[in-house]
Amino acid sequence: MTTKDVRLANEAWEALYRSMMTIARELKAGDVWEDLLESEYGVLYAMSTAPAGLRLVDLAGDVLISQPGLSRLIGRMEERGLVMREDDPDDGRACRIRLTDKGAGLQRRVGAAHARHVTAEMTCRLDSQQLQQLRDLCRLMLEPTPPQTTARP
Amino acid sequence: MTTKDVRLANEAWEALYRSMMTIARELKAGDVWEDLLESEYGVLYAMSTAPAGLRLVDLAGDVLISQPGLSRLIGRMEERGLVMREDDPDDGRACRIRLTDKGAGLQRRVGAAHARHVTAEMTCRLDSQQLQQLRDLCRLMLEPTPPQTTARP
DNA sequence: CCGGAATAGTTGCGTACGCATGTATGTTCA
DNA sequence: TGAACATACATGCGTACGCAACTATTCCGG
Repeated sequence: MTTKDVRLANEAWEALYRSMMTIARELKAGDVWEDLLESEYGVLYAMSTAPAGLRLVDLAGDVLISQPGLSRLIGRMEERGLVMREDDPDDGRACRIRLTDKGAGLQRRVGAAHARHVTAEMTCRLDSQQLQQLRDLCRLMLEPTPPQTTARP
Repeated sequence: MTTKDVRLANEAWEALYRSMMTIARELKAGDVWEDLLESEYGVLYAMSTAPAGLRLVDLAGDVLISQPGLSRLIGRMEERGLVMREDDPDDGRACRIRLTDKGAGLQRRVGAAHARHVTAEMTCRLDSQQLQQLRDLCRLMLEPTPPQTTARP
């Protein structure tokens, strides 16, 4: 591993970090969220793709907070009538989360506005070809990496 | 703006978001931080590049928390002996933040370990050419965009 | 100069979060 | 079968955060 490689890897990471944070900040500032936290929208979005309902553990993979945090998050969303908890018929420990009509409607509204906002922020910075390159590179990074972990005890 | 463009922009954003979050989570889990919060390391890093000291407002651009949050963050770091506040000689309202020796040492230690970790996480996912492409694309996104803001009141 | 607007930073208060732990259910294997 | 372990979720508690309001200094037009 040469010094140059280390430098490049760190430059790439810093650029990735800053660009993502910059866009995220812009998006967050947008007037689109209707009293929804970022993680709350994450839940709505994840569930809009899973009409059968999801368990907390399944959601925990998508939403970037801890499991206890997610539990409370769902609790708040339940109080607001956005989701429902129901006992999992197959597993007495689990509960399935499902969108209410209100939650689904909110997801569609916010999701549509958000998508427009994303489009504006991305296309004003990169053209189609660059967007495609960026998407492909980032997807490459998301592929499961072989367990090349650094020396576990 | 075609449907295809909207789709591409949103796919690129989601990939950018997820890849950055995935790496960030890995890095955070690394045993490198010596009781330092992410934002605290951000402060140390920003200040390591500014030996003359920085004002809170200057830091606020780099660190991704609110200005009041930053004020308290600096307070905690001051209590731990990592930074010092001193009155700005040129502006009675401002204070300059400076690294203590302890803070500078910590920054070097954590920074070096973090850089190794970053290198490992990035190079196991992308090769040199891809890293370079990613860096360049992300830097492009960080360039100041012409004030193509969406209808300010 | 002087008064009002702008800027730099601090503080009160409410909230969402993470960690550690608790409770209940499921799984495994002697 | 039943005891030990694993899994799914909830809760107690401490903490860092954002927003709004505050104080202190500087800037600026008359």
